[in-house]
Amino acid sequence: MARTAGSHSDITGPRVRDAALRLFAERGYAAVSMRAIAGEVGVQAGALYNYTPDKQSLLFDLMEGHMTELLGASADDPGQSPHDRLQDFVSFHIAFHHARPDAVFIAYMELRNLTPENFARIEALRRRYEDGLEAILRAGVAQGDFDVADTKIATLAIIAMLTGVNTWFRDGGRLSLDEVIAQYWGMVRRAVGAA
Amino acid sequence: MARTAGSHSDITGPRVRDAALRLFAERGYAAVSMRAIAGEVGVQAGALYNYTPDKQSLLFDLMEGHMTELLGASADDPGQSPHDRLQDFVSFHIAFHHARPDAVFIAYMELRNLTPENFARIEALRRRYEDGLEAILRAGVAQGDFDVADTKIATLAIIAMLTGVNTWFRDGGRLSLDEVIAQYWGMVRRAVGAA
DNA sequence: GTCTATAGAGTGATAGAC
DNA sequence: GTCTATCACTCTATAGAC
Repeated sequence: MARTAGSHSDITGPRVRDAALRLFAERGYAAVSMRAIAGEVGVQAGALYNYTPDKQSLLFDLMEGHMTELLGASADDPGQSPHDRLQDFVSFHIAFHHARPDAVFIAYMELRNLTPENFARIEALRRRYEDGLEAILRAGVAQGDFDVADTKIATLAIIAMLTGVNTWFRDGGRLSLDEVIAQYWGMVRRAVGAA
Repeated sequence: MARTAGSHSDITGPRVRDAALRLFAERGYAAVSMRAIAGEVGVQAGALYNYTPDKQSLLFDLMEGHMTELLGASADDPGQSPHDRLQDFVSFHIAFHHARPDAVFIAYMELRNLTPENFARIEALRRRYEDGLEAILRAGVAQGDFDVADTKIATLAIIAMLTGVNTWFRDGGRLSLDEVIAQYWGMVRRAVGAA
């Protein structure tokens, strides 16, 4: 990783974000210094400020990027049956979160380190994602496919259950990710009273 | 809270723990200084070291106390039916966690700020709690009361789902805690295929 | 048991040379 | 665009007076 002084902005920028993502996930935002991020990238601390106005913006940009990607990748098709839409959601949620454990961890753990303004913006994105699942549950109840007493509670319960996979699942373990997805889908399907 | 110099050890000790619990939950371990804890208690920072050898021990003692209390309070009766034992577990878990949100939050969020030795001890306690639920599920499967493909996965899924209540439930909201417990029990009951 | 004072290290962010 | 140097604090933990 030897580097001479000079122009590297096009590669240094992403490397700063990657290093911050990894270190924030590993040690927590408050415990990571700008010097530590710089060391990971291979520059001095002062150089980071060419890529972010401050540490807070670095955190916010990572979280906003993750949430935007999450919303963009979740493709719900209201033309399908609620049953199929819910199955797709379960499969998507587990697979998407499994593919980016650091970003997921930060999005859940570092909310309190956002300024109030930044917190409100991330919360709004998270809420939009929840609303997507609740719409599926409501459609299923309306069509008589699901038996759910309170769609809001069921939404939160299902998301908490699915996100929990990230805390224990590791590739190469007893079960493949597809097997895990199948098992969670089985539990979700029955929890909502789907046929 | 006026106080003169002198002997207050019997009340200051618990106050240090209470202040640390509250502040760690609110801002995170790494973001809370010993001065902040001392300020909350009404003493100078140096005085805290009469009650804890260092900041790390303060965190560990809070987490170990919480986990020990959790294990002591969960009273499973293997003489009951698996159905009743599971219902009791759901009810107990939600109510116990609701009663001490700060300790629960710390127990989940600050694991990475423990030294490796302390982490291993807390993990062992958490594992014992999980094993309690898994024993119930296995008994239910053995007796033909439950239909669960993998009791370990179901254990983790149920605990994640139930613990999630703490992230959104607030007293005085749309639903009472008893109503929430009833709804979660309905979802858990169906997820494990109980009659 | 609590105080003040301090050691020794680390913090985020900026200025100006190259 | 990156460097070095630095400002102005803050941090944990300890020593010794009272």
